[in-house]
Amino acid sequence: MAIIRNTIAKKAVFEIIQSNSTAMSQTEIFAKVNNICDRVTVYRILERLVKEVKIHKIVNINGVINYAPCNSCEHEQHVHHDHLHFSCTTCKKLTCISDNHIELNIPSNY
Amino acid sequence: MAIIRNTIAKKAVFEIIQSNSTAMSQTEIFAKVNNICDRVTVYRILERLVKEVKIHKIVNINGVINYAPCNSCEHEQHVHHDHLHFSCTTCKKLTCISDNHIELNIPSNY
DNA sequence: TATAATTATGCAACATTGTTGCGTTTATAA
DNA sequence: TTATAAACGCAACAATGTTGCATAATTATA
Repeated sequence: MAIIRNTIAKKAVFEIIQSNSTAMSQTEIFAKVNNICDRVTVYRILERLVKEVKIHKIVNINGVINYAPCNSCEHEQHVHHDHLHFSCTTCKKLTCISDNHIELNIPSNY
Repeated sequence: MAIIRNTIAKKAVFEIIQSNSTAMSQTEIFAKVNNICDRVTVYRILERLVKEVKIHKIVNINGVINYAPCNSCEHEQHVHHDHLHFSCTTCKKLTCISDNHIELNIPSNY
């Protein structure tokens, strides 16, 4: 039964992610916190926010891990967790795409 | 007008990628070359093979860059370059999926 | 065949990104 | 206000990828 604390740094990180239109990497986020906290702390905060389902983790086209706010979670029903993201091939920015249901032929044995 | 050389190391790397059923990371490939060449050389070979369109680069669910053979290129028509890959959520392995055409609502301004 | 040109390699050093351990600080419940 | 667990900073490390430069290998050409 872990007690969740809402520290200054955590609030700042969450604010940054939420106020940005596209998903951000740890590096970008850290650049914006303006030395409120350590580099390691940002990693740990991101980890916690993901676990608390307040943000989610997306990998963009380069393999860089990005974080985006998890809007649907405010409704207390954790749907929409697997939706699509649009990744610009030049600027690499990630944008959420309205849900589409896609049918695929998944390889057997899975 | 660069002259393309087919060195022993390059052949070995290509062989490894082609003979594997799933896409492989640089680390996995390097582990298989058995010290035929340096770690850096593998990076450079992969870079060249991608440029020569003999293999392609895919990012898997963790953000790890993987390389897979580019089968369609043998037919001299570079289609099928954007097809889907199936990424196992547990073992992270990547497998090619038969082409599916998907329609998406791409964000405006792109 | 000998030599020049250029491609490919090895090695060392560096950069970036992410992780871990541990002692200290801070937030929260009582 | 105090005890306790959560969060933090710092240092050190690990993994992955990049760059510079001298050397080796291959190909062109004289």
